[in-house]
Amino acid sequence: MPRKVTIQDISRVAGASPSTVSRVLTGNASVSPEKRLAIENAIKQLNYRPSHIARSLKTSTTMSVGLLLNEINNPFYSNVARGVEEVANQRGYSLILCNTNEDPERELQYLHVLQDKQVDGIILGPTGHNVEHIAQLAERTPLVQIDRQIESNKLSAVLVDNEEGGYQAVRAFINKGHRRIALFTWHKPTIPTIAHRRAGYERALREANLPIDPTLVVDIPELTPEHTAELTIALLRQPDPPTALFALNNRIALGVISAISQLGLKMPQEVSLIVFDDLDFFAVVKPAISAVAQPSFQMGEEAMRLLFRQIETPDCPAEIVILPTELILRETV
Amino acid sequence: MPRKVTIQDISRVAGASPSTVSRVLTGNASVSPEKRLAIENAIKQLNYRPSHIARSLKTSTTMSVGLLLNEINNPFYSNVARGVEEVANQRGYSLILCNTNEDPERELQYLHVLQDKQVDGIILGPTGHNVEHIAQLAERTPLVQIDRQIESNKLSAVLVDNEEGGYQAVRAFINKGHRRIALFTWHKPTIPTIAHRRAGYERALREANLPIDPTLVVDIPELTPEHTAELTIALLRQPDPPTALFALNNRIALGVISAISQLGLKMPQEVSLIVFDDLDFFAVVKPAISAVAQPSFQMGEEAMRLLFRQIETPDCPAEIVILPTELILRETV
DNA sequence: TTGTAGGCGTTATCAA
DNA sequence: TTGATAACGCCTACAA
Repeated sequence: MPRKVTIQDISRVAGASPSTVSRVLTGNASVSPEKRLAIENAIKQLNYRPSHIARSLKTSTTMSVGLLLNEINNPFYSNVARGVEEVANQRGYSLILCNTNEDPERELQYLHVLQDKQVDGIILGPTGHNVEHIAQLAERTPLVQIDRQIESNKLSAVLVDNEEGGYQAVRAFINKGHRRIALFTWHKPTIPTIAHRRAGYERALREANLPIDPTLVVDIPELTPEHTAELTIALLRQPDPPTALFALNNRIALGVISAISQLGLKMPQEVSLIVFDDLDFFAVVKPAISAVAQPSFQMGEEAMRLLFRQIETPDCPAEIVILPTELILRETV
Repeated sequence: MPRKVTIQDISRVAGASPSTVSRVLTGNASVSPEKRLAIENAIKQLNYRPSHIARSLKTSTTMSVGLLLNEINNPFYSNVARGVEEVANQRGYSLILCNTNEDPERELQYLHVLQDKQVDGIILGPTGHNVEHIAQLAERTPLVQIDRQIESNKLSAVLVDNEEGGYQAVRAFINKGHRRIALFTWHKPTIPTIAHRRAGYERALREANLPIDPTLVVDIPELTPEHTAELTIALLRQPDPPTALFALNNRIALGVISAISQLGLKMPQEVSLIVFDDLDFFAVVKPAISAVAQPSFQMGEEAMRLLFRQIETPDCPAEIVILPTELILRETV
């Protein structure tokens, strides 16, 4: 097994000092054409690649950023990840992927790892916990929140207008004449997105002078399709069932759709449905499912751009970007 | 901005030499209880965290592995990623996420980055190119292929029995009396999975003494839903259309399902459908879509376990793990 | 423009 | 059990 080739080897072969080799590597200082050529040849010849680690130790910059997400296997987040990756890659940065599963302890653990590995920045879809730790961390390393913003802090964030998205969806229902509109929400008080979507729901009802009926909001503790479907079926079998259903995220939608299928209900004739967060399949299935689309890919891109701004300019003020949602009315409403 | 606290600071505060501090950090050597206590206190007091970079430079091990995938935003790959992450995290490893978009150049570029960052191992969903480079790389760093195996090499891999999966699906069609079974495949000669699935299709037909009709195989150049739907519609409008459709991956399925919806065809009365690769939504939608399920999460777990074995034992022989698929017959066949 | 020397924060070797 | 000392591979004053 050949020993790793280092800058010393290049120096020897090219007949130049290590510093000169380093100079052509980094490219900031000036080097005579002959030396440069000799060095470049030696590099090619020995198939030399600079050690990123040694470089990092010296410069204390790693060209990598942490990407901390709740569930990478949720299409929403995996599209965010794609967006982040796209712009990170363009600038030669790499991503350290961390998945929390909504587990605060795991989030904290990963936050430590990222700190230990001295990432140049962090993109964080927060669980909603570890608030103080995150605030402190952000003082030392650039950090931008994505999807959810911890209420108490004023760190940079890329969000979506959840309240307005929720409002528009319910507004669409009301315009179609619906009066009993059910809300399927996730019982997680630490997650602001859900709360904002729900606030939009309530605003639309209030504006239309409709009562906010607590029996129409289903607060789901655990997001399995089975569990959600069960609760949905129970609601739909009540004496005066809702005519419109609003599922607050794509995981909830799974259960709600399952319930509708099981009951054999026709959409939109017997129930209407809008899902917060659009999925590819919603557009091709019959009937095509209406959704509040979030620009997930762009959120990722924007978050990474924001992070770069923070990395590049030391005391960059925090920025909060709020992207619009798009209500896509298809065949279920 | 406080300077980073190092092992020197701990050494000073605890009244021990840096080497002793290092000893309690790594935990292999023996240290007297008093010193250990003093050091541990100092560590807590100064909130010290060892520099992973410095450690890596010294030990030339980074506790991170590269995860090189074709499209992280495809549910199949994002579930693989979750599986990989799960077992990597258990052992304190972190993941460098690389997305190729099926682009060989990008794959090569990322391979270089991973090498430069001296990852301890690589999990690779290969594009099918860069064959020699990968073979060479694998001599120096542990590497396991996932989902697809480059034909010419004998490196470790975690795969699925694509041929058998394809066979079973078509077999199910035949058992239901179908005679004209269309295949929707992706025109990418470098991808073995697709080829094997197709081989399974052909085996089932041959076995049932059915002709392999080239007009029934649709070779899709570009996997947009629109394009695929167009080709599907064209096929279904022919004089003697197929009665069963087999989509060879979830992206193709999108277009095929779109076509069926557009044509208003009833499943399974008017056409049957099986998709290779199962998605959450297939189970809840009406009619529920039949699929050949791949154990994507487990593939990720297994790949990471395999990689660990390679990392730990120097001359570990290559292992090839082939996981079974599961044919899930729902309502579309 | 070039080279020498020192250090980034650890760990490992060697004596004591 | 402990402490000097020397790397790991690179970058960067500083001096020439």
